[in-house]
Amino acid sequence: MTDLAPSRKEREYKRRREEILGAALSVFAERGYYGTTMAQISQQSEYPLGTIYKYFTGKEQIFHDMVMDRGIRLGRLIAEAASRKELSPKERAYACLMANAQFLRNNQAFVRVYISLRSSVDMILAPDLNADINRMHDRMVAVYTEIFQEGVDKGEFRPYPAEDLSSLFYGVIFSAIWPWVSGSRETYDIESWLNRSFELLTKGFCVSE
Amino acid sequence: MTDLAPSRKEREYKRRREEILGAALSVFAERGYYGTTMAQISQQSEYPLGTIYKYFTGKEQIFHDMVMDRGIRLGRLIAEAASRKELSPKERAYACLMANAQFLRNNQAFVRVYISLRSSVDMILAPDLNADINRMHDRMVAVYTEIFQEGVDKGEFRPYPAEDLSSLFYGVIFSAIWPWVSGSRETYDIESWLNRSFELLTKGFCVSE
Amino acid sequence: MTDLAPSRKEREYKRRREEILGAALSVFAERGYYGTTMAQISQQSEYPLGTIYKYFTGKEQIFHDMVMDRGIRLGRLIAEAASRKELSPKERAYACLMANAQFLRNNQAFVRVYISLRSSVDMILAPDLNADINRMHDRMVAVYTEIFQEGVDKGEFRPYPAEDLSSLFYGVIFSAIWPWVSGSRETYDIESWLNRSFELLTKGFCVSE
Amino acid sequence: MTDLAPSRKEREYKRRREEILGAALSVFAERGYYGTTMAQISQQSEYPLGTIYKYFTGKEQIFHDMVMDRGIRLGRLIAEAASRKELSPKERAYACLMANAQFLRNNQAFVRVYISLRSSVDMILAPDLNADINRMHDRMVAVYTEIFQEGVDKGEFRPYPAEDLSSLFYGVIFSAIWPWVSGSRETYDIESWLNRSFELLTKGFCVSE
DNA sequence: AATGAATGAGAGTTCATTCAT
DNA sequence: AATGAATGAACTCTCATTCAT
Repeated sequence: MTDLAPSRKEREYKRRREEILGAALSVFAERGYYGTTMAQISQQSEYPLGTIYKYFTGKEQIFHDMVMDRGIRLGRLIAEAASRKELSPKERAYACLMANAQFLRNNQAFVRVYISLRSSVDMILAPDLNADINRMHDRMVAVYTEIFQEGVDKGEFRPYPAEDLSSLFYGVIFSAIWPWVSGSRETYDIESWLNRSFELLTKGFCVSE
Repeated sequence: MTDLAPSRKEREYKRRREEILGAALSVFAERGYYGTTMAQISQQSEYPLGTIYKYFTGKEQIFHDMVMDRGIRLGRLIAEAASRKELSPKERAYACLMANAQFLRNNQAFVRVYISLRSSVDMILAPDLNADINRMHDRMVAVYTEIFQEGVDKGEFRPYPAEDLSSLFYGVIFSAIWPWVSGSRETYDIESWLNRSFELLTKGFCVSE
Repeated sequence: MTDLAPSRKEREYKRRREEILGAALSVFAERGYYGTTMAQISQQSEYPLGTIYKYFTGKEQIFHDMVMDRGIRLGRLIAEAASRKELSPKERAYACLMANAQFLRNNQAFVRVYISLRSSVDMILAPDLNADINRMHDRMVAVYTEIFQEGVDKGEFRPYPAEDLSSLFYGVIFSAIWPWVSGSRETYDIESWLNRSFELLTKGFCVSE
Repeated sequence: MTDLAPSRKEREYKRRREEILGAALSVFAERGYYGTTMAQISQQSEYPLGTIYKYFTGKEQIFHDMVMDRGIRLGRLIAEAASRKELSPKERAYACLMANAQFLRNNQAFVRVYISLRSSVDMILAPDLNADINRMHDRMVAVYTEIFQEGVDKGEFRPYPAEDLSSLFYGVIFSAIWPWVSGSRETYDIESWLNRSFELLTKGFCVSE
């Protein structure tokens, strides 16, 4: 019982931290990094400004932590799908795609912000924070590369460099996200879209071959 | 003689405008939209701050005009490639890709900025300026869609919605640009990358199928 | 027994109070008044923030009390030296100087802070707290004035206003402290310096006269 | 005539810069460095905040520049007095003291701020700015040291290290400034005070010796 | 007409003090 | 009684835009 006492506080701390991150995400998604002010995060989260600075060292940190938090969740989902050794490489690639789809559907706001960050030319974050996120990103891509490498080795995929295959694959996922990011189509069925894209990607555009 | 005088002035005006846009692009590409100050554009272009405001209503307008200017050039190249009616749909899609590749190689800075803008969640621009750019973008995608529609109709491409095919195609282009945007690989042969990607996309990833 | 209980508490209270003051001094000496935060004092003293506010009304009070505490100790040493009636005025002035030297050597940190305070133009403290410290300072100078007055009366010192003599004397002490305050010479033998200064001050710079 | 045109602008710039420095000095003298806000300097100088940042990079720079500006003037006065080679060392030391006195009387506010800075324990300024001021200070002390060295060499002063003599001398000047710094005596005749102090310092406190 | 110095609203961040636990 | 998380006013500094010259 007593050993749970510190845990209560800890849980409280974590809960508040996540509440702030959630509020921050919603503001970032709506206004972008530069369009978001600390005052807005404070207002959205209903935590006073000073309190927010108790949980994070600044705006950069909030952004970084929010991205890492969501990114790690996504990474877990993908890693999980990729580790189902009973499946063939192709099936695993598909499973990853579906894991992605599920996450994307449930974290639309985050995806918008993440893509915005990844493709931004602005040096939004301090180098070390940026490096953190890049590492996470690379780890995610590496999962795909591994799958494709195995597929190539087994003769299931065409003999291209695995990095190229995974890059292309990643591009497809990206193009699926695009409608959200650009705001052109607020709601559309990402799962069926990725489904079709996957089929196309495996069989190819052209009929004859 | 007299009727040429205004033309000279006009040309002079246009030249200066483009000089400013070129300077702005180089600063935007290096610093991002928010990292760029009007003073920097003034310095880079060697035009006084006040003068710049004679040519553009503000920072937003400069960004908008610069993007439109480059975008229209790219659109022309693609439209040109797409209009070579002597080629098959597949060949035309390939020609468009190569037109893209050429432009991308020669306008690396713009591409970085463009992608940054396109995928940015930030409300960088006023709605009407943004709509302008979106229209241009849609026109570009429409060219691809048209090609794919024809390919599907002719039975050359698999019977998927043409929009899906062009979206996917666009995703591939995107994945080719990525290394520049993310700064991971400063120099690499984009043409051969797109070449291989095209082959993959037409034949598909998988061997047997 | 019972009458000692409150005394124990009292002693405990005093001990803690002094522990906080000591910690505060070390932080003030390193960081200056404005550079010091209450959190740092809390950390250095290992007393919780809330507890510190039980002992002092605020940052100002801590500073004031710390200065007074050390100042009173110095005042006692000087008064003691000054009260050795068996000595001549000159010898007593010398004794005071040496008492000063000893204290200065053992309370370098305090001296830095004190000088900083005394010569600061900043309205660090509320008027009443400042007045307190000024009174203490004046009392210290008064001891010197008394000695010099007696020396003048006895014909041992030149017939100048005693206040002038003690001011000058004080200036010399100050110039001895300077190297510490300004940080130019971390370690040097203050006693021998004051020794020579005293000799110079009594005999004068010039040879012939 | 035309070559004076840029000079007009330059003079205007300089005039404004000095106006700001003057306003800053008066606020610093009253409130101290930390007690002074940029808004107050803006208000006192009647220049808008943004304008002040056109002339100075920040609060630190203003302080540094103001101190350097006044300090250099003082340095010039002292150097001038010290360079009167027709005078004996003692006479030159006296001349320096009087130069000091004159400056001090006319720049009471600066002196308060300067002493406050010199004896402050706070790291008010960035290291390089601080070093600048320290160098200036050292140059000033060096002038005295030179005089005393010559006096010792000529047998006019007692054979003590010249640095000690100038330190002591400096202490005397300090003790003269004290009443202003501590605010104890707003108005008093600093010249006659330094006069008497000088006499005392040359002859010594004691009668017989 | 051409300029660039002047402007000031608004940004991120700190920290002495309080008070619910 | 003892604590330290919570608070928000106040700070320094930036920069798109204007307008007197």
